[in-house]
Amino acid sequence: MALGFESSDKKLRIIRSAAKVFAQKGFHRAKMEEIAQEADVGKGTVYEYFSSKEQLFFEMLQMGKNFYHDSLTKEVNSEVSLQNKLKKIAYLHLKFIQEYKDFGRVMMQEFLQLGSEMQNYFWKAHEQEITLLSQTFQDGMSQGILRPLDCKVVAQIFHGAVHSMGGPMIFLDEEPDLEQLSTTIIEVFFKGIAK
Amino acid sequence: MALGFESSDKKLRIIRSAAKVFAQKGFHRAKMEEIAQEADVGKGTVYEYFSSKEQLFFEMLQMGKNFYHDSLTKEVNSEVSLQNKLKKIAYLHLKFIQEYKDFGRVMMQEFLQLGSEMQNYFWKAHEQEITLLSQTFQDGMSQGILRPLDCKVVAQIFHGAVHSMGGPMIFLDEEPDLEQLSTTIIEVFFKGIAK
Amino acid sequence: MALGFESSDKKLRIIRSAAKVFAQKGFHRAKMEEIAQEADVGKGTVYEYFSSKEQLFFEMLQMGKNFYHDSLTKEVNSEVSLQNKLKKIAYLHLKFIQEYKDFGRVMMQEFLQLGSEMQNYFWKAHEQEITLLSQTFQDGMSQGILRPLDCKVVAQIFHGAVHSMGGPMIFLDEEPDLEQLSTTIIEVFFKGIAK
Amino acid sequence: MALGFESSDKKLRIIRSAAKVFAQKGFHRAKMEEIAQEADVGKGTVYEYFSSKEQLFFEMLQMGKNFYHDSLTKEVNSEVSLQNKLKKIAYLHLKFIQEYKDFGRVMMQEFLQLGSEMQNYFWKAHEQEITLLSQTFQDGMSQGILRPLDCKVVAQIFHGAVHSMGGPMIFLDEEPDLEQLSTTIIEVFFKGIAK
DNA sequence: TATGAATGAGCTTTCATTCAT
DNA sequence: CATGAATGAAAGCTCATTCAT
Repeated sequence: MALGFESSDKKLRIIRSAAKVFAQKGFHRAKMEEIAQEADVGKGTVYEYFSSKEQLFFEMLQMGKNFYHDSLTKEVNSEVSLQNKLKKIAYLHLKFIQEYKDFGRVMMQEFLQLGSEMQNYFWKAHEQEITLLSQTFQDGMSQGILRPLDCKVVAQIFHGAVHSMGGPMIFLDEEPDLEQLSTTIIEVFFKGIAK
Repeated sequence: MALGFESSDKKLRIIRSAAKVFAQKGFHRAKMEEIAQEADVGKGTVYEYFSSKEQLFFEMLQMGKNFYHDSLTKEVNSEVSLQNKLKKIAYLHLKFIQEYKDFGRVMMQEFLQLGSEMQNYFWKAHEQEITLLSQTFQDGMSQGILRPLDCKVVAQIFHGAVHSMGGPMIFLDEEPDLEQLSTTIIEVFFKGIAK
Repeated sequence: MALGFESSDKKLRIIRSAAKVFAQKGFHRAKMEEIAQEADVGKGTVYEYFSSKEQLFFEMLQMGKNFYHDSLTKEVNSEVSLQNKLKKIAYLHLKFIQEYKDFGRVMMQEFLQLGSEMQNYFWKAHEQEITLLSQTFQDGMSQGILRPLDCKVVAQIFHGAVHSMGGPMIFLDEEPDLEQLSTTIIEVFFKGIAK
Repeated sequence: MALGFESSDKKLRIIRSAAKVFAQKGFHRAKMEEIAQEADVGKGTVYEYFSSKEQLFFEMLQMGKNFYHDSLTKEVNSEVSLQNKLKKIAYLHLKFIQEYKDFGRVMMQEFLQLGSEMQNYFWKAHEQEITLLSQTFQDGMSQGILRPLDCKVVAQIFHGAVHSMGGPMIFLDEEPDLEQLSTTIIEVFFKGIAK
């Protein structure tokens, strides 16, 4: 697995290894030694690049988040129809989860382990994401495409709806057809379930 | 906090205490000693009732899950309109999260700590829940109230949409008006966001 | 070796063991594990009684110091002639060093390892000792037995003179006749070396 | 601080740096890296000149000792009166301590950290010093200036008396008038304290 | 049944030392 | 000669679990 970014640089090798091991074992069960071995470096070397286990965990999450965030932002700023844009966002989100399952698992369930300062960092990042979505919906309403609704709530519903598909993918190893899945989500989301 | 179930029985006292301590510290940082103290029993006594820390954690989650599940099932089997039923489900879910914040936090983010056997148990429980919802939607479609859609996906979307509201409540201490919030969710869910 | 106080109490066993191991290896080379083994308890048990290695070191020194201090004080308050009193003090000091060589070694050379707070504690104790001696000399001057001199400096000279004999005993395993040695010291100290 | 010997030579720079760092932190807390930095050389360079941390420590102490020893020997071989000679020795000893406080601290309390072979080296050096003093006293006795006493014991008492003044200077930062202090010491030492 | 003193496996982190450049 | 990135042995401390009482 690991995070797309290929590189021979040692720091990156360690982060990739960390992603893998943290994903398999969770924060506390993961041993620095195993991370080091996986990265094919000595235990001490890890500490040359990261001051502590927590710091390594943090930077690993950060890198993944940035990677995801960048592709999201690019999509939001693209010039396609609202519906296509949202569909693409849903697709990318699920694609990311499918591709980086291990990372997703950690991100979803382990960041409570971080000190509250770092937790805060990621909640702010999440808020930003919601805001980004929010504005997209706001645009839709201004243009008269969407009904007038509480943008932020809508954004949160959207995010939750998409994100909730990740659970079975991650934990039950389901591999749904993402193209079709995102189409359905958008369908439901735009037209509702009522006849 | 603790989980509604009042009892003077020692085992329950320990579970309640466990819920409190696990919620505050997470699985790994929680100490058996603190749980014992909080329950006002000796450390050894905990092991009379639970074979290990993990087992205690598991049973604690299980009890919370059952508590939640029962109220959900009751609602699903009630004889109100589909829309009101779903609204009530959303409301109950959010109410549960609001009431048992600490428990919710653990449930959402710590169960990865469990061995995969026990993790499995909860995923099955979650699947059951989704199936329960699924059937509700299926009924709606059979009755011609809802458009024909993939029931399971709809159920998942619904669950995800509702559940996603829990994050800010748990982690940012937001206390939204649940009555209104569930109304909005249902609104969006039935009619869609498109004009 | 160990410190006179016989006891089957576990805390004391650990302190005695600590005295032995710290003496042989010095503070940093001493391993908690070895101390535990020597005391015939588990590693964790040591931490039941002492919060840290440093704390154990501190309490060990403290106990030795008290043991020594008590016998010194008793002598100072006895009703013998000044000369005999000082001779007894010298004798006791050297006797203590001879008997508890290992402890003496640590006390003389390792307490720098302590945090400054604890270092302070022992310097104050040492000052007290000097003050105690000082008063004895003051009495002698008041009674006209001694020449008028700076009491504190005299006390320090006396202490240093006696104490300096400890080096060879501790580090070169010399075992001089303490009776005679203390007689000589007092002799020199009272009458001077000049003809 | 550092030890008087000015030089631009790299080895000396390292020793001077070592003296500083060892003095501040003690043997075990001192890091080779910090010593290297302070000497403005690379970490590996230190190992070009010294085979190990212990060796560096040893050579550093050795240099300090020689520096002290030389000035002492010069004084012992000078042609002044016995009393003045001893006074000068006391004065030089205390002066050295006052000037090189940090070094004194290490010398007094850290050399236990050395392997026993190196410890031995310094005890022999100390014995030499005592012997040197011993001979001075022997001369005094031969000349009929001093009472017939055990020379070695007298030398040890003298050394201890003088040295004991160092404690407060080093650890309590006292800065006594050394001229007066050494006069008092000699006074007491020659005439005794008795009336 | 209830207890808590005792235990020791297991983990993070440090830092002297090496060696390729 | 000089360097500093890389290393891994070593040690303090924690805490789930046991068991004698």
